[in-house]
Amino acid sequence: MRIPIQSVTPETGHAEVCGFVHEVRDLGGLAFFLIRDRTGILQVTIPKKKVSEAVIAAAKAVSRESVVRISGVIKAVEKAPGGRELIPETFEIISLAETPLPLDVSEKVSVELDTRLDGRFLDVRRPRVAAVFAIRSAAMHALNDYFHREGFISITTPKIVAAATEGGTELFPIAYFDKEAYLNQSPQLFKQMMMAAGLEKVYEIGPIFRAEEHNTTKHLNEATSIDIEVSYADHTEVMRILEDVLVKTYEYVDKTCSDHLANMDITDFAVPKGPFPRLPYCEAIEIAAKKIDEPIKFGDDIGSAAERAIGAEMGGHYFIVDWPSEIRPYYAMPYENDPTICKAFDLMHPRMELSSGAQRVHNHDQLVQQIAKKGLNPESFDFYLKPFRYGMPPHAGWGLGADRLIMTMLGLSNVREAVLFPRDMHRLVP
RNA sequence: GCCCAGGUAGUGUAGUGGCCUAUCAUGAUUGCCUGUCACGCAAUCGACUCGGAUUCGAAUUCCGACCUGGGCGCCA
Repeated sequence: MRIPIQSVTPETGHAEVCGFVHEVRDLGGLAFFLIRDRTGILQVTIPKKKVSEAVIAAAKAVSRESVVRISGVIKAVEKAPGGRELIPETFEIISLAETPLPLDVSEKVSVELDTRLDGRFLDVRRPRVAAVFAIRSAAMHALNDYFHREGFISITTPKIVAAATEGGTELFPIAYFDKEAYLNQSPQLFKQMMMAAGLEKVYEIGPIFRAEEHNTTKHLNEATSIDIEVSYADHTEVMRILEDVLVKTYEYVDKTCSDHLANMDITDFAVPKGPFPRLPYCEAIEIAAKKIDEPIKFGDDIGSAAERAIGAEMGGHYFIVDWPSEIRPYYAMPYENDPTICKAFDLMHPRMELSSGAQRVHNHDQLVQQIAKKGLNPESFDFYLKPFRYGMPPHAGWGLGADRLIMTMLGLSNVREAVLFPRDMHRLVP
């Protein structure tokens, strides 16, 4: 019976382990093989005079990163890594790895991201890379767990949609039998319809697709979005939920992922402290105007340089609130006393935007007006507007970028590092 | 889409007109070595993205294509 390498201790006695050949050091009469599985690394020591011919033959034939099954006696040896080593009785090569390898798993020489992504399966064999995805998994678990505890209903909305109803971003057209269809840019309209369905609190973690021809370290053409929508809530209530779930996700990673963080050499993992500052848009552009050369006025988008300047000033996570209505989508609720600004917000990390959300317009006629004001045709929104005519609770929600969450949490320099198989302008394979 | 920087052994690099039969590390192959842990030692192998131009001579200069990295724009 195979046992995980982590559970091999000096007291184990007899053990069978399976894994990849991490490194080979042949000293002549004595050879050391490091065997690696997901849980750790075990030294297999072969004193050539004391093991069978079959073991020696296999040890000679095997190459680095081959898959092997080895069984034998565990000896407590102080000078061995982990204080124990395995003396093999059997040494089976299950799957021989070709040589040379497309990239160095043992990290003796550095590898460029492009090469890593081309050989992603080998890249992920490196403990520091596997750690990213173990932590991502833990973070996703914490998010799901939070939403279930708080009474959210998990939903799945279509990724194939009929029309580019939301405006803004470019969509990927696809062939759908004899019809024109698109990959969905966001679950926005569907999660709002679920408020009319009476589900009250919903969330979805799923893919979104954007056909923007951007080429940056923080954009992807296929991303994972964490979306919620809550009935009878306003923007302040969903902001509270957002900072709460973010802090709890960090706490869970901090509590359960110490080994993975150590594998990534992260020694200063810090759980952010809520509540996060609420910075009105007007004040945000004032900070930016003082620090950067480009002029910035009410109604302008906050560009990358401004974003970084404000982030440096704020130091940690913060919200930008009270955005100009003209630069937010039609479904954002304007303030009653000043409709030039609206109940929309962005959650910012000092490095970039993580999330945006708002209280939504729930009145049908107001929504039709706002759609028209944005230069869009309300008639093409019929499937979306219909639920607003039969009783729509007031509601609010947000969408949070999962990939950027992991990127900023772990200090990754490129969002592609947080995604197993990233899709960008140039990469469609693997 | 625009701007900038690049493309040299499997991997990461040095080399800016002749000193290049192209550097170093890692790797691969073979041999030696009984406590390695970036093992050591010896030998061997392996590369100038593609096409055109300039030149007596091009990895190096120029033009085009393709590819990569970064920045910007765009991105409810």
